[in-house]
Amino acid sequence: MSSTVAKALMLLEHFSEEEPELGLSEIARRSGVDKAAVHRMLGAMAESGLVEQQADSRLYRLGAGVLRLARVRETAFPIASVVQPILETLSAQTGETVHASLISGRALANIATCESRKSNRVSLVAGEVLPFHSTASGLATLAFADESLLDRVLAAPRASLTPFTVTDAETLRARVDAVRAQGYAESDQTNEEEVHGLAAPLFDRTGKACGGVSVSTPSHRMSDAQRALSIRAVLAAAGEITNGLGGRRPRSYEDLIATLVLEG
Amino acid sequence: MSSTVAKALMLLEHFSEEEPELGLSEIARRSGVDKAAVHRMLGAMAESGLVEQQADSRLYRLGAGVLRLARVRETAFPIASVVQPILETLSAQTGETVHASLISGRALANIATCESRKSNRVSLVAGEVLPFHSTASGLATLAFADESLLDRVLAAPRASLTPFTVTDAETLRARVDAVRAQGYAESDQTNEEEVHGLAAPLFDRTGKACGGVSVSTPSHRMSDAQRALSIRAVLAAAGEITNGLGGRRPRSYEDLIATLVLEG
DNA sequence: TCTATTGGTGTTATATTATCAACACTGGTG
DNA sequence: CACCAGTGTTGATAATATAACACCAATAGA
Repeated sequence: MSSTVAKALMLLEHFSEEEPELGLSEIARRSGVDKAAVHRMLGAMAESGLVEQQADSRLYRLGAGVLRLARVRETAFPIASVVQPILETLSAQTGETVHASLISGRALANIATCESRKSNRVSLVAGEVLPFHSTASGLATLAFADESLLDRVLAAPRASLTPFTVTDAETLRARVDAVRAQGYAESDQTNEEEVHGLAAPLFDRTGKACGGVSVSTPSHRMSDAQRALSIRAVLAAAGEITNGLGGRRPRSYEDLIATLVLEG
Repeated sequence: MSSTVAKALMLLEHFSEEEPELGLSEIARRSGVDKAAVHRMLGAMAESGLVEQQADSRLYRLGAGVLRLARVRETAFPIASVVQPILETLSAQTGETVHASLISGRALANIATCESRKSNRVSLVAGEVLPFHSTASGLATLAFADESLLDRVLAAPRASLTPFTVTDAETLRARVDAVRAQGYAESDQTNEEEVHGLAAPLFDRTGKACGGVSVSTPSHRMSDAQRALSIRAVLAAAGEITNGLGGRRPRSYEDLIATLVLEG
């Protein structure tokens, strides 16, 4: 919680697709950390190549070290390469923007996306950090992951991102229970206005959820037919990805969604 | 130097393509850090998803967070995607294994490779950290990067990796001077036995070197003809990559290699 | 059973870090 | 031109997180 390395790594969260370069003061302002502290932390991370500082503008950005680390991880445990083609199929089937994310510490990391080709579509920020409590992927993951994860999420503060965001612990627990009984998660405008999410969990080889795959639809376009189609497609895609990364669905989950597909 | 975040990030260096999962004691042993400290550091890094711990085996590995960070960096500053096709051409032209690397803190990070199709070839470890002083890419980078980089490298201790590795500061500085006068770097068995390296610098938009591209040939196969061919090819490839990532070669360097190509 | 690992946990002196202030520098504005 | 608001950076000190040590529980092998 109050460890310096955790605080330092928090700073990395502020770099995004839209703002890949940030100044020292800017980072300090957003993170609420003292300028001097930020300066030293960034300096330390620069030593390892995790960030790098532009020589002229003095702006900081993510460094070449993160590419190296990603290569090590990806060659040892290929997932992005496995997930991408499946997402493309899912996007084609549903006609909407889809993405896959994995548990990454106290949040979900968006690791692969495929955007809809429609002009009116949900656009995702690549490499975004997604909260568990406000996203369909997050609920799907929480419902089937190790129970300690839910406890940790409920213990931490939860931001209210839209008027529909559920932040109350008890309500959230009930929603997670519902997802667990249902086999998939549905959330409307809880993370972003006008965005509807439909997600299924991904399982690791121990049979615990390690992430989720999700279909993001503009809320106004969501219909019963689209819902039925998307649920079926996202469950199938999640199954393929689970297999592709060497995981396995627990028997109970297989049974749950089998009845669900028959009913649907 | 003695900051805790730097120490924590050092731990990440021990994960490699061959050993993607490591135990707590193992990491402590290799890094020379106390077990308790390693435990705390890994815990802190796990909060951000930089590493993750297998629930059953308790082994640690690089987490999904590094994939997310790499995506942010790569969508903002695409390099891997730019570099890869050029490397494939270079590998086809030279018939050997090639790779590109960027400055990453106090070392060079291998960010893209293309292996030769010959049965007898140099095989590179994906995402390896390459020392500046013992690799052709390192010398090429040092020769044309900001001078402060060379000073930092000379100030730090340098490992002797083969009987041919140059570790002495004065000799190394002379070698870097030679590379600067020559326009490219050549090194035989200084980083690994029986491996010959030939590298050209990559430049950022300020005209300083930010990395290198290199051809790795089995030493016994190296000939004058192969050398001439590889030098021409690697210089051309480095130029393409430099342009591709928005950099520019200084005028002086353009002139230098122009005469070189004419002579060759 | 006995031994040698493993991962993980306390506790306290110590060393690092947080905080605040001031610094030099830049670019824009009156 | 002086001014101002902004930047990145560097010291000083007080506060505190850390390092180091021994220790524990659990596992695996002989």
